[in-house]
Amino acid sequence: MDETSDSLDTVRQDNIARILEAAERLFRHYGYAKTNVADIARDLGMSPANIYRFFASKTEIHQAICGRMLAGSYQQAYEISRLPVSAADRLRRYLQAEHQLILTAMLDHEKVHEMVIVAIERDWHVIEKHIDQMHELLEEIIRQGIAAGEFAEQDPAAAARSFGAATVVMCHPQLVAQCLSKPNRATPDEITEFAINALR
Amino acid sequence: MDETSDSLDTVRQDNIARILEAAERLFRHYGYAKTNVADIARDLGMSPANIYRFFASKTEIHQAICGRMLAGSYQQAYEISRLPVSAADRLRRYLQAEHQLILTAMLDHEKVHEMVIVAIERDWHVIEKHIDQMHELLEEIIRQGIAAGEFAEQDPAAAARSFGAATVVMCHPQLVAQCLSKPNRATPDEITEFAINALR
DNA sequence: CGAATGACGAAATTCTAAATTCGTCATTCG
DNA sequence: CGAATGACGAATTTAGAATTTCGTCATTCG
Repeated sequence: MDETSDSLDTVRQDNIARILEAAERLFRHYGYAKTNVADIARDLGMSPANIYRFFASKTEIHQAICGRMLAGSYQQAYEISRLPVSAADRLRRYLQAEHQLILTAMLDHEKVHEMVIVAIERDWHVIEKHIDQMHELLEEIIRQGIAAGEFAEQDPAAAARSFGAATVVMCHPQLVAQCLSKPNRATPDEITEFAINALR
Repeated sequence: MDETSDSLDTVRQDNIARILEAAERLFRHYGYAKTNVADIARDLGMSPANIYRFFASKTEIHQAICGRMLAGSYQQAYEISRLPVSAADRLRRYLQAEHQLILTAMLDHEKVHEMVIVAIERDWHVIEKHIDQMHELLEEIIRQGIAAGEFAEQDPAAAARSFGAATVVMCHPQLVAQCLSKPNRATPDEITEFAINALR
């Protein structure tokens, strides 16, 4: 019985993964709005109705894909946060990586950008959860930086929130898009050093 | 002849002012999109065609009104920048006033918010010019702060740009709207102190 | 008996024709 | 002669019909 319910779960997870894979590929190619569940089902050789055994709505698929993307971003950030370098350097790399991720996602595949924008406007929960996770990561780096004497004594949680707010121009897709070709703005490097300086 | 051309200019300026006054009142009441130039003309007892002797397009009226609003914001900021208090205090008041302005504009008259959002998406030039002016103001305050020994030795222009970028969450209408009811974000006060700290 | 489906109503989207609105220009008015 | 206007074409917006898409459910299939 254990084996049975396990394999059922496995099969279920597998179907979910296959659906997400196909959906993400189609969304990337045709855009979110122009891909319908019939397209996804056809791509997988199943009926549209069957999709709804695994996802309650098309929006839920969208949210799941956004969740995966954000998880990738978090994964990257997590690894950087564990690097054996100074706290300041980890913050530098964190911002650089995050910013780079957004830039390539926007320039390489324009459709992805569209998905994230929609997500920010609609799927608040996934985004909020991601921001919370990122704050946790920042908090830990800052705490270690304080312990190492790199940063001034301060509340790490509040500092992490402020650091996130101060660098939002580098991490918020809409803002990054708006500021891309503006000459009179601070460069990513300037902002990075400015925010790190605020912690000292 | 001087008198003639002067009075012509005066009359012209007067007409422009009257048009802007009427347009702003109607935009505030009915919203930008739902107000047409015929409405503005009727409100002033003139023909729609006459409006076009003073403005090349409806968009130009919109831009002019935005320009006036931003000029008001600049005026306020300019006065704060001249206050006989420490540079840090002037920056605090500057941010507080700017943020408050956006909050009241958004909550009191929702239509104004709509206009600014449209302006940010379309009328890039007015907005860019305003940002440049604000940067100049910040630069001067920071320069004085450096001279007074309040802030560390640094390039005031770069510092002003960074300060602006770091506090964008408090000054950018779209962001302010998005972050309004989010509990897990840095408070205006936290962000303010964080940004000022970065200058020391 | 559970996995899968075709058929179907509700909701959203697209399309198109009618109606506004923008902006121009020849003409009138003072 | 310049200020102002009514009339008009081009461009945009709106309303509502037609179509597509979403999501459900009774039924079939293995």
